[in-house]
Amino acid sequence: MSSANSLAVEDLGSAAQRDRRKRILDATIALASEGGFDAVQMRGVAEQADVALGTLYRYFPSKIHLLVSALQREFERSETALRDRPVEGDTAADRVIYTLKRTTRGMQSDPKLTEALTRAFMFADASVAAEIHQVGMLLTTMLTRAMYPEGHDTLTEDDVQIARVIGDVWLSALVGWVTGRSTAAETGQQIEVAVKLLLRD
Amino acid sequence: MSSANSLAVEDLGSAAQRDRRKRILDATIALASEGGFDAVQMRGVAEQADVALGTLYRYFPSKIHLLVSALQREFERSETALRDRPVEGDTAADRVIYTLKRTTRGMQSDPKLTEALTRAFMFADASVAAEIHQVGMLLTTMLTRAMYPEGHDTLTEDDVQIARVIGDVWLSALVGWVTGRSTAAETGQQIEVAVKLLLRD
DNA sequence: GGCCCAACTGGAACGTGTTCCTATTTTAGA
DNA sequence: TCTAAAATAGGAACACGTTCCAGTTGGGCC
Repeated sequence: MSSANSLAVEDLGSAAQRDRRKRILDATIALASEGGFDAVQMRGVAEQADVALGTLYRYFPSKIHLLVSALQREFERSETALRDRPVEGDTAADRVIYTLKRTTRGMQSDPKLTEALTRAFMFADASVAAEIHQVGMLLTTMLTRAMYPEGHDTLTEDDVQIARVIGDVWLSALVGWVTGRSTAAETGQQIEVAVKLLLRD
Repeated sequence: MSSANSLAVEDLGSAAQRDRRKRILDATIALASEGGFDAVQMRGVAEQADVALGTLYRYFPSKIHLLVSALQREFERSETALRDRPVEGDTAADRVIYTLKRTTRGMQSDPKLTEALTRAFMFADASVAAEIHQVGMLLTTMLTRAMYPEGHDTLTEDDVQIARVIGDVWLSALVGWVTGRSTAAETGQQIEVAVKLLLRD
């Protein structure tokens, strides 16, 4: 730990370190947004973030870690942004569809960035398990909250499993869109079909 | 077309070309089976298949194409092997679960190979759309046949959509297993949950 | 058989992710 | 304030996917 009296789970280090980390992730997002996965080149990220290549690797041990961490930060942002906004819809299915379509639309508005982040996420191997798990938890949280907007404190195992299945379908649909196998409309359609099937009660 | 009287959709070329292609895919499978995605190195594949590097690239324009083509061949094999075997189960859900678990078990018995093929599949971009689409069709076919074993000739759009959703969940579960995020047991569990939810009638 | 063109070989070369090393700067603690 | 340790800068070096090229081979056609 950097400070002896910190109890935080995540130790983000000194202000300078937090700043470097932020600059690196900002550069990553900027480059990804411009040219997608291939345009995120480690030398370029280092240069744009004004750090040395070795420093970049000290903060993020691989390009995949870097991109998945960027995804995590973006996802956290949009998740908290969504948190205190009322979710439209009378049924759980409607609310989940609303939430997912909203999120999907957000991602589709920056296709290159989405391509970069999604491909990194899907390509990640076991060494990125921790970051991947974080993102998965965020997604599940987002979905269960859409299912039970008023703080349902007795989430059953079934609820979580359904949320996870929906998350899986959403990811697959997103991959299909990113790789050009399906259009934005089809992506929305797929999600709607799956959610309606899974949340019909 | 290489022969004037061939009506086959796929033109596989001369016997020598078919042989080279087979040797290349065999080498790919062998290397992947030993060491996974990273162990499939283009120079190594070329050497083991006894072709020049340039020839390898003439047959498969990238490592991803190569691995997805290998996946396609393996999948075709196991799909035809499954075709004339009776599928156990009284309900559609049971039969689909049986089919998927059987396939999953087969893949889990060769983890390195599965890791290589799955990661290539998920990393593929638009240029591999054709091969990816083939695999997707095979999967859907396999699933709809499990749903309707006795040649249901009126497959509705709904049936196909359900099959696709199940396929998506299966892929996500497989990715989770490959990346060490979930155990084999959890993978089976996830599939079972999803199928039961989607095929309860 | 001889010719021709496409395919193949062998290998050099290039780009980018990753590793490594040394000198310099910053930070934490006495 | 001074010192030791940690972090950073700057850049060379290496690995592997990919491209490219000059020379050779093989298969179809006259």
